[in-house]
Amino acid sequence: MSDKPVTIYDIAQLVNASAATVSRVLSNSNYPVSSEMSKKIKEAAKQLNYTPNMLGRQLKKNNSMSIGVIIPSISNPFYADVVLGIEEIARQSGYQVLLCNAHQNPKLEAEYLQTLLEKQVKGVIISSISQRRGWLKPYLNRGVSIISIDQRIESRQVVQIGFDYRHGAYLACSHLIQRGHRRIAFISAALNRSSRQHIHQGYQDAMQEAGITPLKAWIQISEDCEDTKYCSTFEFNNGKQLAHHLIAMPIQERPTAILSCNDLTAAGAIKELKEQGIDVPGQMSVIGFDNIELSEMLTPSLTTVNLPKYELGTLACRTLMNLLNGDHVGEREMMLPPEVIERDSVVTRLE
Amino acid sequence: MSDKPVTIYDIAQLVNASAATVSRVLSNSNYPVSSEMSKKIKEAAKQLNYTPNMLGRQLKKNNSMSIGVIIPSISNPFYADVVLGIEEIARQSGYQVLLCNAHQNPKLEAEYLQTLLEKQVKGVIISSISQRRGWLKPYLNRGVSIISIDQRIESRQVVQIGFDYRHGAYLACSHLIQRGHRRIAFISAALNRSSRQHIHQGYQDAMQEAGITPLKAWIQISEDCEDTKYCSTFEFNNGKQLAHHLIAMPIQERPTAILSCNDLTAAGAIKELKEQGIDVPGQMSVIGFDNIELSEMLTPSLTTVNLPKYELGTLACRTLMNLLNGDHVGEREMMLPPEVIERDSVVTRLE
DNA sequence: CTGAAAGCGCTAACAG
DNA sequence: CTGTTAGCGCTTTCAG
Repeated sequence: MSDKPVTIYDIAQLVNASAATVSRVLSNSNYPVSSEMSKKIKEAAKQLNYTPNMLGRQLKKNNSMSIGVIIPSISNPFYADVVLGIEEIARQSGYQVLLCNAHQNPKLEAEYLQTLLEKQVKGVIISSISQRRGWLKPYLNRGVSIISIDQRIESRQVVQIGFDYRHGAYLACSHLIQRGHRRIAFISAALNRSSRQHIHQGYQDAMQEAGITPLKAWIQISEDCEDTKYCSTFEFNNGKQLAHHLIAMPIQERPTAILSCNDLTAAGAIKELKEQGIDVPGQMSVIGFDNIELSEMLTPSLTTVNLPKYELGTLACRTLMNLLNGDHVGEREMMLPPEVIERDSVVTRLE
Repeated sequence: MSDKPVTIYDIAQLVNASAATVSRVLSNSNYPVSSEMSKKIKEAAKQLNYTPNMLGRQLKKNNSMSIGVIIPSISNPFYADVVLGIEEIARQSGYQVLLCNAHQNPKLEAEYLQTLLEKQVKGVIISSISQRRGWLKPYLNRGVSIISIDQRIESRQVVQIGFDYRHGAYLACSHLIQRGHRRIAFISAALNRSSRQHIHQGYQDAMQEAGITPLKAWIQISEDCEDTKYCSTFEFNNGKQLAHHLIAMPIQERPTAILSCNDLTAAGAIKELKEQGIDVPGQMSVIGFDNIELSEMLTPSLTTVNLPKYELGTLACRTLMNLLNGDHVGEREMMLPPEVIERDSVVTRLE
């Protein structure tokens, strides 16, 4: 059934030309070939059902036309959007994306990076969770272009593209303050990622600016548990638990609003509050972070901070393409602006 | 900085051996090489920071060690889970996954398939939306192994792995009937996919078995609109709209329960019902389909039909690996069993 | 046990 | 405009 795959030599033979000429025609080289010959070759290719073997071309040209993407997990809707953006640009530029889910595991990250290099990718977009300084050094020295997205990496050599988490949290918290809230809680998973640290900072900044000193108990940050794999459910349950702590507080000290480090955690908090008979937003306002699609499906729909995730993907990929083309890349650090999206989970407090 | 990449020849030179010997050592061939030589070579490789060029190996061995995956969109959480399963098995088997988002576009599907073949994948896992019979024929004839997941394809030559949607819907509908519901609505996007057709069938079967003839108005199926790209929001809004039609019915005819073709649509329906002051599940029970993570985050949390998505991914990939190894693959059609997950959106009707 | 040589499919000088 | 030739990095006969 399936004979030997047809190569340019088969075509060359059929039309009495050399492989070189066939190659010139079929690889859209701008080398001059008579239009007559060209036509014959194209027809023969079609007739033989020729499919070029890119491995051959790529080996010769030393250019794999693929880029690598390493993210914590594609089942995180946040990254799904980013990847969509990356893939769109990559496809337009003729590149293939090699996607790797590193499951928050630094070892897997390194392993994947190695594999990608062996596959001859010239560029990698990575959202690394690894805190180990300089672990990318040896790879950079081999001439790979690396773009770090979302999570900041300690390195001056890689282009960094992310969101201004601090400012986003600042906006969110200010949003609450403007609406009359003063007892504002902050809930988050462990601050073991730069994004969460910055969100925390933005919260502190906004509070300080308003002259509010948050009570210790308003700041609920859960324990670091390295071993758990990421999943939405984890974040959600985390939110439930942290909200539970909050409502255990005496009513005079209890916050009237919650700023959450992400929408999933906010969703958990809302669920817990409702289960405990606390009206959202009537008795407690909640603001999220990320603006994943879930947020408008909740009841009440979630006021949150939008991060342009798809745009992060396109920008990262476009920047990488520029790097690969040797074009000059302007900034080594780019920040995409967050923005508060008003929905129904925040209410103005009259007092 | 980045000199010419180091090859086996560089290593051979360094240790006074031939490239052949180096290759035998570094590619873990079981060809006999003196342990002394072997050690020297390994050390030299490490010292030179050697990274094998897989393009060379793969061209020679005619084996790209990668598989293709074509899905509608990674931003559909359903597929995110499936892909996670595929990738896990692929990685374990040393394969790389080339992921392609076809955006419900048959043209893109074909284009991607072509690209994958050029990249020399020997196998493809595809969830094709294309209704065109036999479009895969020409590819199959070239000896590619194709596994169709989730959506059925009209072809006897491809292995099909999916869910028993009909049975799932039958279970869901029966679940409602057992709880005293008789006026049961079915809401769905256009039945332009085999999955939705089967769900519809399962609904009909369960109703018939219970001796209930559904009113026309209970069956709300939205218009086909080919051009809209898939996104969660679309399904959600669809649910809102269809639920809206339902509550416009005179109260005596109005259903007491809704079976939705997926969780997203169910979420939209619930939202609309609540906005219209109809209590869920008090006045209207809702059952979903898919069991995406969203379903337990809603209020009330959604009773739904679980589909083992991750397992679909692992099974599909394992089966593909077997095909590629030439091992015998048992069934040409496999169905994974759905199962009702009871949560809080369905209530027993006393009457 | 080791090496020389051929060649996977394709492209790019170079020569005609 | 076309063909010849060499070679990308690697594996694999086939001889030693």
